[in-house]
Amino acid sequence: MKLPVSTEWLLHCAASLAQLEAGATASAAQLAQYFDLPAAYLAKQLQALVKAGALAATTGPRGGFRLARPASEITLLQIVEAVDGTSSPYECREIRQQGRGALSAEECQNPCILAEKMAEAHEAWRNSLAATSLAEIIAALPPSAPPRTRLRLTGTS
Amino acid sequence: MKLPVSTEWLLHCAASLAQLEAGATASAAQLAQYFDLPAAYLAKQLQALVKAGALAATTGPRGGFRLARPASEITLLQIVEAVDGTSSPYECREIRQQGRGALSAEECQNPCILAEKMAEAHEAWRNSLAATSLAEIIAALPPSAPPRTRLRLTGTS
DNA sequence: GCAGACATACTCGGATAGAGTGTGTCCGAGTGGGCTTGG
DNA sequence: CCAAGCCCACTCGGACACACTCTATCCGAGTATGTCTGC
Repeated sequence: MKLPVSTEWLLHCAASLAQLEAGATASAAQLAQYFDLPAAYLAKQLQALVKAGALAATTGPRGGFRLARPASEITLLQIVEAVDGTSSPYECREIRQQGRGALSAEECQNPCILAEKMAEAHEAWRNSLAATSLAEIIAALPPSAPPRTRLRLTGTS
Repeated sequence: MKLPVSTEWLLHCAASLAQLEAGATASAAQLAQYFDLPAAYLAKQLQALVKAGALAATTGPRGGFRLARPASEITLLQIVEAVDGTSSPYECREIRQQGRGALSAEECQNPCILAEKMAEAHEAWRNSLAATSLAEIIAALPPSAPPRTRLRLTGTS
């Protein structure tokens, strides 16, 4: 079970975008320079966040990415699931219905207990991530961070 | 983020072994037939559970696998981590220290908030899985299940 | 001085190659049981 | 009839190919800007 490396990239990118002034944008190239990441691949992953509705992209000069919604309404879960998908890491393939010990269809009307327990664990993980928004992440940073980020990321204080 | 397919296999195998009488064993070939799985690969994965201390293996005729400890002391977490490893799915590579926006070493003495939040979510997942033991899984099955499993798995009622 | 049209440079978006991990398979070492044989 | 020794079949354990996803890269379509020209 392993999350893509780009998960960390996008979490940090989203947190940085949340520190910009309302309406301001940062391009994929700027974000890549800010974290020393491969620009082309980062741009591809940022598209995933756009499709998920977390970011908005504008093309053309002075364009780039910005948050599509207030930072308080974007949770860590939305970002993570935009990158990695929403499917559960445990996929029940109903092996209890196969082989010599196969159970009849009647006995399988109630779902497999093991699958239920794994789903519960996944829900606990999701709830934990959904409990934190980008706004809370920003609030935990020192007050000097946002101006510094704006300066080094976009060049405008 | 995806768990190996063998995770489901080993959860069901462990649950089946827990239904055997104390001291009884089932071979990898029997378990593979019982669930219609590739025997060789299943055997390889069962070794992981032996190394993790969840199962015990005996060689030679009439040998096979059995639980290494009482079913009440084997949690789902131990099985899952034996297959997939204990490392967190989110690996913080400290990109905040790289690139144009690199923070100084002093500012990074306290760990990255994003990494902390991701670690919290992973702990929530682990706690959820650690809360359920194999004994509780067996207890949730209908009373007719254990004899049936013993019969179809090992041939002995 | 002003408005409109144009060329431009910058942006995102999708389609295309390469590496690492999980998946599947095979064969060899070790061991307990069952048979044979001798007493 | 009993016991000891031997052979064997069955078990696990580790070493070897294949496939799929993540990683990385490139080039093309589209657009807001800035400039130039004509009125």
